[in-house]
Amino acid sequence: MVCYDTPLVTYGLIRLQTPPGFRLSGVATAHGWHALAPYRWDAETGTLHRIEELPGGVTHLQITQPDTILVRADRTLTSADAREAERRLRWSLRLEEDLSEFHALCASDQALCEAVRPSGGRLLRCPTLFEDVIKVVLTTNTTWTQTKAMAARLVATLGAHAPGDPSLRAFPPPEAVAVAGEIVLKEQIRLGYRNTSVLRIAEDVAEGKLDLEALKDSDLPTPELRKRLLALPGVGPYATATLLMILGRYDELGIDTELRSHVSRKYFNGEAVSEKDMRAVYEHWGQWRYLAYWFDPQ
DNA sequence: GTCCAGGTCGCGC
DNA sequence: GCGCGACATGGA
Repeated sequence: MVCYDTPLVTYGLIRLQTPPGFRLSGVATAHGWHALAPYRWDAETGTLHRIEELPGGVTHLQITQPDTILVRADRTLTSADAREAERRLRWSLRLEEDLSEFHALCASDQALCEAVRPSGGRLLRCPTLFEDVIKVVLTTNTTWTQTKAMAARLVATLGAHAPGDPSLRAFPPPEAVAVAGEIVLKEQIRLGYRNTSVLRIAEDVAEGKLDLEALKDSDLPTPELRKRLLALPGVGPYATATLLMILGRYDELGIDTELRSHVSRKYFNGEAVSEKDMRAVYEHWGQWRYLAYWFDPQ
C-alpha cells in the first residue's frame, strides 16, 4: 500500500490526500465558480484547470482525480512552489472542511441526499478571499454571461502570465488592480458601476488598510464577520451571505431573485413570497441553511 | 429604443 | 427602519 505524505512532488506533479468520498467533479461543478477565469472545467476529461502565480512563476495547474487528487504543472516546481500550490488548492477544494453534521442531517431526506452526494456539499472557492470578494461583486445585478465576461476581461487584461504565453494568466492580485486604475477598468475591463467598488477594495488591500485574507480561518463570531464583509463597497446583504458561505459559515441565506423564485415555485405554488417566507422554509437547518437551500431539489 | 439581469447605495420620509 | 430611483454594461 502506498502512503502519500503530503506533498509528494515529482517534477511538476503533486498528489493531495482527500477526505473519504471526495469527488473532484462534484466539487468543481457544485456552483458556477469553475466557469470564471482563471478556473476552467473540462467535463470531457474531468480536469479542473487553474492558472496560479506561484513563487517560481505563473503555472498552469491541471487537477484530476484518477484515485487521489493529482495536480500536474506545466513546469518543474520547486518545493516552495509545490507547498504553495497545495496550500491554495486545499483551501479552494475545501479539503479540510468537516461537513459530517450536515451529511447526517441530510440523511432523512433522500432527494436532498442525492443532490448533495456528488460534491459532498463542498462548494469550490478561490485561493484568496480577495478573488472571491471581487467575483461575488461581479455577480450582482447582472447576468451570468456578463459575470463570466467581466472575470475573463479582468484576468486577460491584468493577470500575470508566463514569459511567451500571454494566453494563460493568473487572477490579478490587489496591487495589479490598484495600479491599473479607473481608466483601464472603465475602458478595458468594463465592470460597469462595479468599477468603483472593485478599485476601492483592491486599493485598500494593496495599501494594507484591509486584510481580507485574515478573515479566512478566523475565529471571529459570524455576526462580526458579517459586519466586516457588509462594510465592503459593493457588498450588500446578498453578497455578504455568499461570502459567508465561501468562508464556511452557512447559517445565512443569500436573499436574491433565485432564492425567491425557488421558494415560490417549490413551496408556495408559484405565488409571491416574502423574505420572511423564504427564511421560514430553511429556518430549521440552523447553521446549515445556505447548503440546505443550495442543494434543495426543484 | 426599452427592459432588465442571482443588488447596492444614498436619499427622503 | 422602509420605500424608491439611479446606477454601467450588454444581450434579448
